[in-house]
Amino acid sequence: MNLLTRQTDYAVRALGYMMRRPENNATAAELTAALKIPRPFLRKLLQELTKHHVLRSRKGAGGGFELARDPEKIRFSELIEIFQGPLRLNHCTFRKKPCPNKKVCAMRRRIGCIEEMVINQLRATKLTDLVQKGE
Amino acid sequence: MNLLTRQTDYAVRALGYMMRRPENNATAAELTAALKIPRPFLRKLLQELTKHHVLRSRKGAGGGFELARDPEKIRFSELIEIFQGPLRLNHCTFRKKPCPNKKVCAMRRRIGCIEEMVINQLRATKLTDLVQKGE
DNA sequence: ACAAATGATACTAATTTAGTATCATTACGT
DNA sequence: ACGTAATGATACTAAATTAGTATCATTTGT
Ligand code: FES
Ligand code: FES
Repeated sequence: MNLLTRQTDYAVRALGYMMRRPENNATAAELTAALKIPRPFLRKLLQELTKHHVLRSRKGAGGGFELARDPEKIRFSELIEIFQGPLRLNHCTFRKKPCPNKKVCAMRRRIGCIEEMVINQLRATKLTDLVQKGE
Repeated sequence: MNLLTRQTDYAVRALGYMMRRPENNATAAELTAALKIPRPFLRKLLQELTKHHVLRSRKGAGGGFELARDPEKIRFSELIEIFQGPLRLNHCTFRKKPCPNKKVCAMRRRIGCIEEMVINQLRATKLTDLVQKGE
């Protein structure tokens, strides 16, 4: 049971690296070298972040990626959603689609409550909370 | 992202069913019919619960499974651990095994804190909290 | 002996996650 | 204009995890 997939974890590292640079930017090549993440995988993930407007990119020579916003405004929850879909701990596995029982299901209520706590925490956590400032 | 796997979910249903019976017991055949879970899968999972002393079993004609303890004493956390391994949301994916960085890693600290909340909730939740009494 | 139950174990299938490969497009510098 | 350095898009393969099946052995009540 793991809260993060590798992609999300890598994304945090990459964003953290950029956050510590004066211009909040980097190229895929730089990040590959610095973080030792397989390059094509990293690139895919950076593109995904760009699509979701967490990064901005510039093509061509001298191009690269930069944070699209203040790191204080990048939520952990947002990153997880990008790579892992909506924040739900709570799917009902029974009888496929919408479970008729869902409203009265005691288990769902319990998990729903835990879910809510987790989501609140994740929303409250910003990129700046995930990375050491120093070094 | 899902807190439970199907096995855990099924296990809760099966245990819940037994909990509502006067003798806290049932056979695999009964449970299959009542819960519509694939039988061999269910059987495997019941055996697992027996191994971990959540259930007791009796072989042979007239045999079956029964709760090994008071449902108040069966924790949600325990069930999850049986089917999904130790409760950790927190593996470090970097550089394989024990991460030298782990102690200072801001992200791990954050997740660790969330993890702790979740685990506390799961430990506090008993089988009786997961199942409707009535019906 | 037979039937009804679980125990043990090994296998297959489906799904999700991780990672690779390729080619198209854009922009800078000469 | 051209070459090079970058990202965009897309399709594919591989590995890991989860779900599910199949089979045979063992025990127990009648
Ligand atoms: S049985 Fe579907 S939500 Fe609990
Ligand atoms: S880098 Fe290993 S724990 Fe954060």
